[in-house]
Amino acid sequence: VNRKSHQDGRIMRAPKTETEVRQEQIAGAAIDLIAAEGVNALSIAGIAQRVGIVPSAFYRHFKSKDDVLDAILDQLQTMLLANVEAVRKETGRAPERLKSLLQRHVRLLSENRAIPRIVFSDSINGGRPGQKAKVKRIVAGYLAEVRKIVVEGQRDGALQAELSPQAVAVMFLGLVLPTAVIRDVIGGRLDVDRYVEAAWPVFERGITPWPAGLKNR
Amino acid sequence: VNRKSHQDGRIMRAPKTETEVRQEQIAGAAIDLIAAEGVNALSIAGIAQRVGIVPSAFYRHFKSKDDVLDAILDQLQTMLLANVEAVRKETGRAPERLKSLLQRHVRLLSENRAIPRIVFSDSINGGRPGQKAKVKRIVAGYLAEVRKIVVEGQRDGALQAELSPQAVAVMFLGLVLPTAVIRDVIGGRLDVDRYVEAAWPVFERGITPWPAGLKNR
DNA sequence: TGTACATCAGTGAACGCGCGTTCACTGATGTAC
DNA sequence: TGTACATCAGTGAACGCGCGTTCACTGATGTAC
Repeated sequence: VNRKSHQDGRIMRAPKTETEVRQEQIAGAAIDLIAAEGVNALSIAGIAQRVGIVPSAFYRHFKSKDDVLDAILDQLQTMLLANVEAVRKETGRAPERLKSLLQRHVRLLSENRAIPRIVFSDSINGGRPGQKAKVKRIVAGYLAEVRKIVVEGQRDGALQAELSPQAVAVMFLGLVLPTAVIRDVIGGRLDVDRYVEAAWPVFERGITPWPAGLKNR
Repeated sequence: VNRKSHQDGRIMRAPKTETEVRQEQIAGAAIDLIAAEGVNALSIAGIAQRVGIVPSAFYRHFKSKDDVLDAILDQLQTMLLANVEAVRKETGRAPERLKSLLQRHVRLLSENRAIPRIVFSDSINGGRPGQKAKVKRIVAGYLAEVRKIVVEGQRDGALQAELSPQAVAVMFLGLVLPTAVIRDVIGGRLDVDRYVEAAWPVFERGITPWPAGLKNR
């Protein structure tokens, strides 16, 4: 949606558009930019170009660059929590729920590469203190939800009772993180779905109860 | 080692120091800065202040800011490979080796917070193309070493033969990543040693052979 | 139906700031004689 | 032992660039009358 010029070469003025629409376009463009090149590469000029307006027009719709980031963070949180909600509504015991959450989460991160980029971004850590806190809260909240599923599973015997729920929750995140981080490193060599199918059974075997007599190996 | 002033308040000139020494001081200061505030916060002014010289003096010892980053990357690679080497020299079968590597790796990342900050940095991804490639090579090399241990373990029956070595290696990294990433998120609440003690058995149970008859759960 | 006016998004020029880098100069240290 | 000179790290001023942000102005759209 770049700025176009007429056949005669004159530059077209961007069509006047409602602020509400522009805000969504801007947030979308920002997310695309972050996904493609990281939070560092996010610039007002880059956003404006993608939306098809002039940089200064940006300020008709957002108060500042940080305001867009805030809006994006809200979107991320919504997406992450939607996954948790969906899984919670599914019937099934803890292991099935965790596997379902893993699949959704991995897919979410692989389709929205802006999410890991933002979570790992040191730009955000160095930015507004409130922003860093917001990211923290999002991840901590997600972690708490996973922990909750683990505790439920331990109560009804579907998961091993001796394990620390926190440790299991952190390990669960550890199943997801590499798909987002290592992807760049090893190029296209990591098929996410295949990875989940290979990794999940290993994790499941580790967290479900094991037969008596094997406890001390 | 900030710049000092005499009692009478006059500013002292930094003592003339061999370039070789200064280069180490500068690299050290840069690593400290990255560990504390991330790659984004790395500035010539910040380095100079920590070393106790004036920003422009930096250029007596390095050609550019990128050159320091290159030097740091070399140091990181050395540290990571040292761990792999050490583990390789230890006797023991694959599971013991992996646990040892996990402990070393977790400790390394928790003591050198600059490492994860650099690996996850989008600043580096947006910088020199060669730098991104260098990071990729480091991580890919590490991954290859882990894979090698896994394959050996599968050959002598200490690890389950059906598992994809690549998937196991990626999962292994997944055990380590959260300790580096989630630490900020949950504050001091994650005791790394305790996490390893809790997470390792789960992982081990998943990758070692399991009794016949349990294969299909 | 037509005219005057208010609203508000779009525009280009300009500002200010941070920051990497350059440069001419200083002054300490070591070496040649 | 003393003097002249080369070397090289330290210094402050200045430059240039990118980039977020501001501002006065433009012009399209909708509304009141």
